[in-house]
Amino acid sequence: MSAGKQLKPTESELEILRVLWEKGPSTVREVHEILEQSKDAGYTTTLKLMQIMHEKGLLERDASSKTHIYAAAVSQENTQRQLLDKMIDTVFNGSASQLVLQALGNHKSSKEELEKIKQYLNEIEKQQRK
Amino acid sequence: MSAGKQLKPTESELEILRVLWEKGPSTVREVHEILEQSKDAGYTTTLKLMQIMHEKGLLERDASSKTHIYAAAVSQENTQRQLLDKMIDTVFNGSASQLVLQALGNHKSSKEELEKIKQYLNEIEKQQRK
DNA sequence: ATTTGTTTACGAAGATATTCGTATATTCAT
DNA sequence: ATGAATATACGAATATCTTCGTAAACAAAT
Repeated sequence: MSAGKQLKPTESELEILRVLWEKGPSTVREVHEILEQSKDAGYTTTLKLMQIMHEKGLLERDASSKTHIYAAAVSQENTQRQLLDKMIDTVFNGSASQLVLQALGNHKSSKEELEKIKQYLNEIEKQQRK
Repeated sequence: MSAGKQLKPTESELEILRVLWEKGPSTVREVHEILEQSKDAGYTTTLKLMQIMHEKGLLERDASSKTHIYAAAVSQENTQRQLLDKMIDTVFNGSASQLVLQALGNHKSSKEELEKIKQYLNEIEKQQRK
């Protein structure tokens, strides 16, 4: 179970991961109070989800005190890459640049962000010339 | 039902849409024979899915002859944008450029594609300067 | 006309994801 | 110690997605 590949989180699981990535290790109640702001589900629903995620290996928990502390067991970056790769594959027919054009076209990006992307492109091209 | 917003296709539905986007209007059997190559499911499974998609408004069909002809009722571009927007929102905290950097970093893109992206960036910056 | 093959229609089983009610345990204040 | 508040554990109801078995409709060939 330890070396297994990371499995794709569901929608609800992703919401919980986002809270934990942002806030760091937290109790069920803390997570639930954040989620409540944008959706309505009972406390035990959040609890159950986090228990399942723990079984799946998506979360770690410290059960030494009565109130358990949960933390993300998968990194945000890995998860982003996993989901992005899948989308490129299944939605954009494997073409990352097609996805990039769509993404840039439909969202305002700050000048700094655009500049960063351009620098990055230059680096890639420099590498390719070798 | 006609003016309703496009709803998100499921995984299986997306597979069918991809075939129809590529091949154009097709019969269930034609779609099924493509799908068979990469997954194994019975014919009636494909049929049922396409019937459901028709109910949902994802597919149109011509039932004038015995063998019905199905066609995508949603465009590839709209669907890509819809799914991409959702991913930016839920996975990349609303930052399109963060997604772009990830996408460029983990996939080989051809020189022409990279050039196209750079030109696109320049256009965006030119517009912003105004 | 009967058989054979292909199609759609329908219903329901199976799988997975989401939700919550209820029971039990623990802590803390009184 | 007792009661109130809060936690976890567990099981099950609900919803959604996927799959397929079976029946009925239709067409073509014999």
